[in-house]
Amino acid sequence: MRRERLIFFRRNKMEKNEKLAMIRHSMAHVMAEAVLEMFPTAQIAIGPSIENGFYYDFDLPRSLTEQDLEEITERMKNIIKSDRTFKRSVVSREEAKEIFKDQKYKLELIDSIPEGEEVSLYNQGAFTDLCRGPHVASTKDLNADAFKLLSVAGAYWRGDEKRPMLQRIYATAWETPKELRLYLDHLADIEKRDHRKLGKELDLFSLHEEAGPGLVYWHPRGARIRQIIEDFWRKEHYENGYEMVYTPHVGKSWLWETSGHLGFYKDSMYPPMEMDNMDYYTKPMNCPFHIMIYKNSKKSYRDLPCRWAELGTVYRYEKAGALHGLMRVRGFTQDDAHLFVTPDQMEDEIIEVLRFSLHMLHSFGFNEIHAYISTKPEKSVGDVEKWDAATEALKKAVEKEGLKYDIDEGGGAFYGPKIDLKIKDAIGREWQLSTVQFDFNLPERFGLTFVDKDGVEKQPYMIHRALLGSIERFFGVLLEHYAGAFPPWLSPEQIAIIPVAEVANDYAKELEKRLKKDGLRVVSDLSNERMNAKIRKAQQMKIPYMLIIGEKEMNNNTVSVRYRNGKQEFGLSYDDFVASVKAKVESKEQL
RNA sequence: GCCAAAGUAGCUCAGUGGUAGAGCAGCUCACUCGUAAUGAGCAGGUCGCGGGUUCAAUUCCCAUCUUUGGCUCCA
Repeated sequence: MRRERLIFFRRNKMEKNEKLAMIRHSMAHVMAEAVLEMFPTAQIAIGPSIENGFYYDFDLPRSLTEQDLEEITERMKNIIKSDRTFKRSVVSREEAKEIFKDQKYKLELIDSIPEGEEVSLYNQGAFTDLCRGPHVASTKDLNADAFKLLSVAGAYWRGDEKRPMLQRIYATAWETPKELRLYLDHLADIEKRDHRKLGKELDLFSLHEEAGPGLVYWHPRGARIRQIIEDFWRKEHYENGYEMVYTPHVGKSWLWETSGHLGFYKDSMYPPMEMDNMDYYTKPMNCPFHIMIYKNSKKSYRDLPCRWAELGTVYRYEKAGALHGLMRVRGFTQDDAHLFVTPDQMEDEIIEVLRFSLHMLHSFGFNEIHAYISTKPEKSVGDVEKWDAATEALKKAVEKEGLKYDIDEGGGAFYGPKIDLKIKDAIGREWQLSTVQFDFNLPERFGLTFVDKDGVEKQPYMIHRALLGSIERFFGVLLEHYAGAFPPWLSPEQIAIIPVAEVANDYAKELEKRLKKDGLRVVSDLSNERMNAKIRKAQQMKIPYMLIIGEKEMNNNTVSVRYRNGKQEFGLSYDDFVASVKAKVESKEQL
């Protein structure tokens, strides 16, 4: 019964998506018509429907402004209201070329339509577009109040940076104004959760253009959260069979020549520092360093698996336009580990890494997880058998954990297959965090070996893995996931003590001392402010517990608690309060 | 890197061809307060950096750095 309903619901959802795609694509045509009204010489490129809306690319005599978007919107509304039908017609290539003889991008598109496929046009009113369709029947199927032009952006023709830069207008479109409003609310929510904004408001971190873009400064409150994350991370790693290592931040070019990074990756590395006629590079990855440790002594099969973890800070020269808050930076700390394993151990190790990954992600409150397996690309190193065995191990592990997964055929790196895990955050956005990658390249290049039972030297499998990705990015994701209201175990300050008036200051200090001794993170606000102002401040810093204390609490030796969500409790004993906070911290639950 | 927009006090932002203004934050003083902002006063800026035009530039122009939105969605 339920199953049937589910299927029905799914079918409905699919139909809805198709309908929306039709609406959006039709809207794109309407927008193109409006733009052509304003700029008769405009060259039009393509205008597909996309997630949540549509866009259209134009080559225009001048750049668009905000005012232009308003005018285009008005013109679109008029077009929609004039009730034009979308008429489909099929023409020959020659006819199509004649119709679009002034539209160079369309001409190029016509030439790219495979032989044997028909060339169709859609026409509404004065506007005809080369288009595969489908479209709604008429503009009256579009709602003039259910779309919004969002932004203008540059976009290369066909996504190729060597081709002309076009102006792309992004828009969102829905069936009803209500759906539009919900979507706009969602966008506002995203803005409110923006980690760059929260980072400033909660005094967690900063970036300084004058000191180097894309490099992160962790403030005391942010550093505290980071330290909690790292402490937890280390403890879990020791418990799960890893050893910690530390490696240098720079290394001679020999390392990067051998690893191949200087060949493939040079543009993303910080330029070399010359010393004693030798080039040194800051590290863009930790792998070669861990390999040096491996190579330091002859390894027996008895030594494997080696599981070596490091919170390794690396530097990569990301393109200027790619930098984004904490999500894309130039210096970051990978929660890296490398596993050197025998072929026999590979499968169990992968299963274990995946299990461990999920455990870590769950601990931080991410419960919806999707796996993506990427397989062998055209160009690759390593034997086919190795690729097959490794890919099989990845699949087995994912299946064993009961994860939903997609396969990206040919999407692996040239050096090995991988699994990426993406989590869904509190408002449904996906973020890639964990990655587990085989590497058939580095063991070869560095000549890694181990002596097997039969006394023969063999090559170990090498696995790179990062569970959180980078600490910076992970922190950004966490911040947006919780909208800054961290669960007590991660809160930089768990408790704010707020005396009602100065008389309670001594009691506040005493409480602070006791709570700190009990292992909790506390601040007391002894400033000359009013109680209400102090509460407001603590509330804005999203501190989960506030202890409001005055004469009553002092005389009865109790505390009154105000929770971040506004709930209040009066006259709690100290011990009861501490026990309840500790229980929350222990369980890692949100308040 | 490319297209577009932006850069003014610690933060959020206003403003002008005649060298700047608000709110919050900060500091000082008074108030000693019971669950989201007590009041008054003070202080704070080479208007991103460099050049040009001008009697005069924060304002106009050029260059540069940085930030933001994009540059993956394929007729």
